[in-house]
Amino acid sequence: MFARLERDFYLRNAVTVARALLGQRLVRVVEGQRLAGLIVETEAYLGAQDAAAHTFRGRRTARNASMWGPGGHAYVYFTYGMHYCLNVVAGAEGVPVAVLVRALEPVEGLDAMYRRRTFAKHDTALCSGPGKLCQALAIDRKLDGTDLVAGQELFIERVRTRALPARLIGVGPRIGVAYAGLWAHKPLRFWLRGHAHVSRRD
DNA sequence: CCCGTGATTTAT
DNA sequence: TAAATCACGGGG
Repeated sequence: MFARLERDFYLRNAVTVARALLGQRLVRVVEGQRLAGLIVETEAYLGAQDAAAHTFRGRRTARNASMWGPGGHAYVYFTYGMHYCLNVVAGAEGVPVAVLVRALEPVEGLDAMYRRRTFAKHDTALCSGPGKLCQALAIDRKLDGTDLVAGQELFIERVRTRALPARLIGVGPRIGVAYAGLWAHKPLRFWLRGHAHVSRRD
């Protein structure tokens, strides 16, 4: 029904990939069930130059190794002692850039999502944040490095081919990176304007 | 506003 | 070896 995004989609700069991911469908297969959501909010992280990126100044560690690989793989990290966050690696091998997936509109497997998201009372609380969507879709460090083009547990399906009209995309500073000086203010967060499932209202 | 929570990073 | 940090989420 829906074809996956192919390798070439990911082998581009992080801003282009961050914008093009909006409206596409993230799919997680767990215990034989499909859990899926449309991507409605992303952030681009631009590698060695970017003070907010885990690869700032060329840092290369066990944690961020996936960011150094070729585009089209997952980079999943653990933070604040309890949350996971999912990134889509972009660019060529050796170019450590990625796109943080910040929010989804859940569309398949909401029953299973509610079971994992104990506190959620409404659909808008299931996947409206990077930690929330990882909890809802059972994404943790075991999925770090997953090939989104070839793997069977986590992938992205093409919903739209044409670029969205620019007026439908909100653009602004990234969330939670106030420590990053100049880079805290760069317009590297992208979302579907007015969408109920973004992590913060416009 | 505040706090939980622990891996990772940075300072000593 | 020790201390600080953190691309967050939930409660008040």
